[in-house]
Amino acid sequence: MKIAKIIVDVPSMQTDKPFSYVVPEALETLVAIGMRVHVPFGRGNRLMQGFIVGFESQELVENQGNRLQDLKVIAEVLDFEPVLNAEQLALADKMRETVFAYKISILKAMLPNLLNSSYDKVLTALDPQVASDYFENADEIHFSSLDEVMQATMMKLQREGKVSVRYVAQSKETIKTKKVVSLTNHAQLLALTISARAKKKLAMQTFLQHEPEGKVWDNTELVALFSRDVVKFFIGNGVLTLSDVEVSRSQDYFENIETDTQKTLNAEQKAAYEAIITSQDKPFLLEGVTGSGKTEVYLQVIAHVIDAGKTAIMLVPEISLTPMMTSRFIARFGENVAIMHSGLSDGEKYDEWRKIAAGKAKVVVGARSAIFVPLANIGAIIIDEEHETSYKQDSNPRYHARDIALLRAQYHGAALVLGSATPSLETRARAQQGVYQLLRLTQRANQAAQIPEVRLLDMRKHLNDKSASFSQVMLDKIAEKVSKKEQVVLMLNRRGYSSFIMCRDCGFVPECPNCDISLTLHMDTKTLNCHYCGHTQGIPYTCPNCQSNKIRYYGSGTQKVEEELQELMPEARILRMDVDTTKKKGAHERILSSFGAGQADILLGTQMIAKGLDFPNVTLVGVINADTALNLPDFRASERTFQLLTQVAGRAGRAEKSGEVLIQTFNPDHYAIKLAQTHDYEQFYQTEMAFRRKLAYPPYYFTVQLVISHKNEEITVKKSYEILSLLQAHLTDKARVLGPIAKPIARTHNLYHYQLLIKYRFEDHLADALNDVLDLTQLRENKELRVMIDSEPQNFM
DNA sequence: AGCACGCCGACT
DNA sequence: GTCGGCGTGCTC
Repeated sequence: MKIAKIIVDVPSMQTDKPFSYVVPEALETLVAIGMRVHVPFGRGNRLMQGFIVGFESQELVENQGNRLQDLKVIAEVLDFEPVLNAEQLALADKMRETVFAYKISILKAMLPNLLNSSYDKVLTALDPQVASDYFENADEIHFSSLDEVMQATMMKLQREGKVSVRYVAQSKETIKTKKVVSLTNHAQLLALTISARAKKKLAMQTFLQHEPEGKVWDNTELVALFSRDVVKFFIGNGVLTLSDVEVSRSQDYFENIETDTQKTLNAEQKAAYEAIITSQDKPFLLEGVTGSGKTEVYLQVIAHVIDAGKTAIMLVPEISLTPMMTSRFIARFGENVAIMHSGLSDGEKYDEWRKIAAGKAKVVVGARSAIFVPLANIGAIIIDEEHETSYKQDSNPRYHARDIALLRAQYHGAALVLGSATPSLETRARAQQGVYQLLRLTQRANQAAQIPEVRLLDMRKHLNDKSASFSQVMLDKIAEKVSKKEQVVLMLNRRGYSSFIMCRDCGFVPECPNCDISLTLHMDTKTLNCHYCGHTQGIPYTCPNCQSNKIRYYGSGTQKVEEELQELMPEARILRMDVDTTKKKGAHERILSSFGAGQADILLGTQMIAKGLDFPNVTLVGVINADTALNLPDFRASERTFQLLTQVAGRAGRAEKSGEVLIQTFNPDHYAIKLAQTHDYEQFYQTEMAFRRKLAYPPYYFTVQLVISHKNEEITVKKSYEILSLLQAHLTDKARVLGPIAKPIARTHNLYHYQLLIKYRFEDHLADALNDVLDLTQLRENKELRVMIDSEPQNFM
C-alpha cells in the first residue's frame, strides 16, 4: 500500500500539516510528489484539493498513532505531471521560516489561479414533493447557483432528509483548442466521384488536389472558403481528418513587433555586463541614473544566458509592465519570451504558465508573482526598479520577490541583478557592506540627452495665485511648451490626498460608514466612493448634517485638476491617466500611444506616469504636489518621495531637446526634495541612513509589524496590550516594540486596527514569540480577533 | 473552513 | 419529555 502525504486546502493553524492518504492501487506507479489531488476531508468527507508533498511508509504512519484502516483514499489525481517541482516545494519550506503564512497558501501562490480547484455542493431531491417544488425538471442543483434564501431552505431540507448533498471539487483549468483539418488521404480524394451538380464539392475537390498530403488548415478557414457541409463531406469520406489542436491564448503579442538587435554598450555598461556574466554567486546592485541604459545591460545578460543554454527571469513592477516595455524583450528574444502579469485573464496566465512548465520559454518577463515560475536551469534573475514596494505582496503570503529571487538564484547558481536609479536603503546598505556587488552607471546612454534642470517652486509663496493647484510659473511654462508644440507631463501625487466634499456651513465631510475615512469624489460616475472597502453612495445635494445646500468640492484629484487646467487653458489637449481611466484592459496602452503620437499636449496622471515613459517630445515635467507622500506616517516617507521625484524628473529630455522639471512643494527645504532636485542619490543615502540609525529603523534594524483588528475598539486595545506582553516575555531588552497605536486609518471594513511594530537586530526567540501570538488567536474567545503578522512591512497605512 | 457532537432553554 | 440553539474540537 502506498501512502501519500498531502497538504489540504484548508488555511488554518490546525490543518497546516500533511495528512496521510492511501493511493489507489491502480495509480501507485503514476502518482508523484507535486501533483494535485482531490481528497475527502473531515467528517463530511467533503472533497478538497491537496498537494502531494511526499510519501510515507506504513510503519511511519502507524508510529504517528494512525491506524492504517482509518486512512482515507485519494479520490482523484488531477495531474499527469507534477505542477510543483522539487525546487518549488523546497522553496515553500524555506518561505515558511520567514513568511508567516500557511503552507497551502504558499503553494497556491506559486501556481496560476486556474490550477486551484473550486468547490461546490450538488443537491439531489430524495422526496418527490421537494423535487417538484424546488427542482422543477432538474435532477441536480448546484448549491452555489442558489440565492441565500434558497440555500437556507436547502440546508433545512437536507437536515430533514429530503435532499442529499454531494461535495464536488473541480479543477478549473481548460485548454483552449481550435479545430483543424488535415489532408490525410490524397488517394481517396482522387477516387471520389462527385455529382456534376455539386459545384461546391467539385470546387473543393479541385482545390484539394493541388495541395500536398499532410497539409493542415484551420477548420474555420476552409469553412469560409467553401461551406460547413462541404468540408464535412470530405471529412466523412476520410479525405480530411478533423482534430483539436491546442492554441495559446496569448500569441497575439508576438505580432507586429520588429526584431531588434543588440546595441553597443558604453564603457560603464560593458563593465557591468562583464561583471554579471562572470558572476561569482554574489548578487549585484546595478545602480544607474535614469536613462543610463540599464535595460540594454539586462537584455545582453539575458542573451548571454540563453546562449549558454539557460533561462532567465526578468521582474518589473506591475505598472511598468506595459506592452511598450514587454515588446523590447519580444523584439530581442522573440518567441522565447513568456509574459506574466495581472492584466492577463486566468486562462491566459495558465497558458503562459504551461508554456514555461513545458520548457518552451527561455525568458519570463513578469511582475512579482512571476518569481515563482517553473523555469528550469535559471541562469539569471533580474529585478528592475528593485526599490518598488509592489515587490512585497500585501496580502497572505506576504513574501518579498527579492527574497524569493535570492533563494532561487542560490538554488540554480544564477546571477541575481537588482537594478535601480534609486535603490532601497536596505539594498544599498548591503552593497556597502559587500553583501552585494555594486555596479554603477553614471552616464546617460544617449549622449545628446542632458540630465534635466530641476526647479523647485515654493508653493507657500503662491498661495494667492488664482489657481488652487498651479503656481503662475508652472502655468506660464506649460503654456509656453504647448505653444511650441512640445509635450508636457504633469504628475499629481495623489496618495493619501483625494478629492472629497465638505459643507461650507458646518464643515461636515461625508465618511464611509465602515471605515474612518472620508469618501472620495468621482465625478465621472457622480458618486462618493470609499477607496478602502469599495462602499459607494450618491452625492448629497444638501448637507446631511445641517441641511445647508452649500456642499462644495475640495482637494485635487486628477479629475479636478484636469478640469481646472482645461479651464485655464481651453486650447490645450489634455490626457488623463490614473487608476480610473486605465481600469479597462488595454486602456493604459491606448492612452500612452495616443500621447506618443502627439494627439495630446499634456499628459496628466498619478504615479504610474513616473515609470519608464520615454517620449522624445516631452520637454517639461511638472510635479503638482511633491509633498503628499512626505507627510505620511511612515518611516519610508522621505525615501518614497525622493525615489518618486527622481524618477519623474527622469522623464524629461530623453532625446535631443533639453528638458525641464518643475516641482511644486510646500517643503522646498526638505532634504528629500532638495536632493531630488540635484539628482544626488549618494547624499540622500547618507542623510537618510543617519536618520534610520538614530531612530533604529531598517536597514539598521529588522522590523515585524502586527496589526490587531476587532469590531470593538476597547477589545482591540485590550488584546493589543495582551499581545504586547506576550511578545515582551520572549524578546530581549535589545528589541524595541512600538505601540500599540491606532493605525493611521483606524477603522476599515467595520474593524478597528491597532498596530505593534517590533524592531530588532538579533532575537533568537522571535519566532517563538510570534507563534505564541498565533496560538492566542486560536483561542475561542478570540474568534473575532484578527492578527496580521508582516515581516519587513513596506506600508504603514 | 465546515461539520458533528453535546450540553442548555422554549416548546409539544 | 423533545427540538434545536450554537459553543468546542477535529479533520489522515
